[in-house]
Formats: sequence, C-alpha cells, structure tokens
Amino acid sequence: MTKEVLSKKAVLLPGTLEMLILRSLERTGEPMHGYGIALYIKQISKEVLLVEEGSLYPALQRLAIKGLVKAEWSESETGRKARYYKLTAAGRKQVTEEVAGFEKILEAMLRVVQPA
Amino acid sequence: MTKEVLSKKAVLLPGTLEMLILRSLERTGEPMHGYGIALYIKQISKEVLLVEEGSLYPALQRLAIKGLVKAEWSESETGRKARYYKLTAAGRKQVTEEVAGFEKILEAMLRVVQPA
DNA sequence: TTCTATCCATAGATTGGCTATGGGTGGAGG
DNA sequence: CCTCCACCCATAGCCAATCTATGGATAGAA
Repeated sequence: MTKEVLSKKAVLLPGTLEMLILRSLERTGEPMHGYGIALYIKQISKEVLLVEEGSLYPALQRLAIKGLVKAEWSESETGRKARYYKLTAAGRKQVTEEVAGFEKILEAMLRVVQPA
Repeated sequence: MTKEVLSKKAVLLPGTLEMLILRSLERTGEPMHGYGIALYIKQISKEVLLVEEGSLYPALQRLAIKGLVKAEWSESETGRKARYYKLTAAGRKQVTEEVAGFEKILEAMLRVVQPA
C-alpha cells in the first residue's frame, strides 16, 4: 500500500463537509473511521478536496448528535483503536436530499459563472 | 417592465458570494448597483440563488476595500441615487482565477458526490 | 530507537452569511 | 392627495462552520 498522508492546506467548499462525509459512507457501504474518510475524500477527489482534522472530527460529532451516523470503537486494519462510523436510516435519507439540493444549486451557480 | 423583488429565503453556497458578484459585473460588462446585481443573480440562476441584502452590501464593501471593484454614486434608470460598481483590473484578474479554482473544486466534488 | 504514518480530539480565532432593523425616494393607483 | 410598493442603501449583532494550533497516543519501518 502506498503511503497516505493528510495534512497539506485545506480546500473545501464551506457547508459541504457533512454531505461529503455522509456520501462517502454511503458509497463505500461499510463503516469507516474519521481518518479513513478524509483519505477517501482526498483520493476520490484526486488530491483536490483536503479535509482538515480540526474540521473533520467536530463534523463527525455533529453528525452523531443529529443521529445521522452511529459511532463505534473498534480496531483498524493497522491494529489501532479507531472510531468507526456508519450511516443510520436518517442519515441515508438526509444524504439523498442534500445531494439533490446541492446539485440544484450547482447547476444554478454554473449558469452564473459560465460564459453564455 | 415586470415587477422585480428580492426577499425570499436566502440560498447560497457560503464562500461564493464575492465570486458571484464579480462574475456578474464581468459578464454584464457595465457598472451595476447592488440591488441590480442581486436581481441579476436571481434571474440568471432562475430563482435558485437568492442574495440577502444583509449579505450583499457588506460583501460589496469588502470588495471595494480589497480594490477589486470601484464604487461611484450615480443615478439609476428609475431616477434614484444608487451606488454603481465596476470591476477594476485587479478584480478582473481575481475573478478569472477564482472561477478557475471553483470549477476545479466543483469537478472534484462531483467525483465524490455522483455515483460511479 | 527514532521517525513517520496512523488515529483521535479540543480550544480559540476567524470568516462570512443571516436576521432584524433602520432610513429614504419615485411613481402608480385609489 | 396620499398611501403603498418597488426600489435602493446600510449596519449591528448573532451564529454556524471551518481553520489553526495544539496535544496525545501507538504500530511498524528504518
């Protein structure tokens, strides 16, 4: 396995982090820990979207409080303790709605931003 | 002319307002006042992007302070005093870069958000 | 044994949008 | 004539969410 590091300067559209997290959990289908989620987002986005740990963990807490994800301590593949998150039913519903709304806004933004 | 009102609930991706303003000024090519910019964004986006006046005017101030736009009092087509803004050279440069960066991030977001 | 990658977490500052509010003017319709 | 609405500007105070900075702990490679 290639070396994988987080760090670097953060790049992210504010207000989209929770959706990205939920969507990552949905797409992979299996529980993931925070660090893994950040790596996943980084890789899928080809190094463009970089999630700061100081943004990530508070976001995961918020999602747990809202009942959109469920956390559980477990052991990672590398043998360390890690907190694994999985989508709840509410979370699955939420992500569907959020993505739909997001795509609508995107489309609108492109109408403003892109040349006629 | 049809009646045009602002108000309604605001919808906007945080962190993108200044870019939207600059891009509006660039695309129309002519100086616009704040109210007109908000209407323009609303119309081009087909009622999806709604800019609150409490967000708009502070944003215009920030842009003026940064030297990206230049303000000038003048008279609107309806005969009222209005503050007209136009892009500066720096603003024109800025908007080009910001749009490029934004499109890159968008593309990345779609890779995460959209089904394989 | 030292260093790096893997993992979690929080405090504090900062950014920037929202709500609420205020004020002023031109013109249309009653 | 006068009232209302669309047109315009602006600010204070709040609040949500991200970033910076920091701290800590461990497995495994070099």
